[in-house]
Amino acid sequence: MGKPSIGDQELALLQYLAEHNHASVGEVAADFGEARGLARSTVLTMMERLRGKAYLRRRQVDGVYRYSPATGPGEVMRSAVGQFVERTLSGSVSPFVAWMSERAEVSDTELAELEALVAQLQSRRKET
Amino acid sequence: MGKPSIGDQELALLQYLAEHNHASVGEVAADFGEARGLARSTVLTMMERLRGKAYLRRRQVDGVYRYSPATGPGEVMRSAVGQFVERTLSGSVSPFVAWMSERAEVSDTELAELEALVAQLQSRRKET
DNA sequence: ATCCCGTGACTACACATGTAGTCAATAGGT
DNA sequence: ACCTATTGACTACATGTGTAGTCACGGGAT
Repeated sequence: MGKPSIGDQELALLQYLAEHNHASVGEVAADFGEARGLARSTVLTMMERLRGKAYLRRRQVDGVYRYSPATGPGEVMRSAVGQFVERTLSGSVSPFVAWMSERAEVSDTELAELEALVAQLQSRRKET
Repeated sequence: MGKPSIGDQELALLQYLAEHNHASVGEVAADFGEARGLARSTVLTMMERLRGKAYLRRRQVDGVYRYSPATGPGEVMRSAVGQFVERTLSGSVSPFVAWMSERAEVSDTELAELEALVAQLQSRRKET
């Protein structure tokens, strides 16, 4: 069962929902939607589409529906990145690396993450 | 001079063109198109759209048009990555790193690229 | 009892992209 | 000269995504 595709804005919304769990449409519209200049109905439509694709679930609390990611935290991002690399970069991470190396700002945290990643990959490779 | 958006298949085609420079529609259709089960007209349409977006250029040689990427190699991919990180990941590369660390297969080449990247970032940071 | 407001469901529409058919012109082969 | 394959341009259509309007409903406030 291949997972349905997802657009950029939808992905961003999903990300938002991952951070602000079980939020209502009204809340999302007022925060996420407002920040991006989206109408409430737009937010609602996106959330319902996402729900249709099984990326979101909702539960009625006090008469209002509250949405949460159907998948675990981080799962959304992982699948987002996975889809991007697979679909757009044809499975190669090289373009990402190339982009990183040209990027102006790389925080200490990011660099540390990359170092850890490389170390992890190296050790993993060794034991194989 | 905002760069027009580009689809996945278009990106793949652009990549192909970057590898097989100044190819004709017929050639691309026979190779790239054939491999993906695309009709010649489909390939032509895509190439012309790409040309319309200024991603490709063409020159008539011996009566047939031959196409080449208008931008440098990899340029498109890099901008695609940048757009993705900005728009979808809100500028953070962490999800990318997290995804890679979970990825099953990482080739030697990719690992080497990452090592080089880290080394480059480290030295760049030092001198600042 | 009314009126206003938030909520949800539906409908609508534009644009990008993927995909392909068709047609006219041209170049060869025989 | 005639038939055929190739090439280019144009048209067409489905689907996905981004975005929004509208309408009916239920609950409070007045």
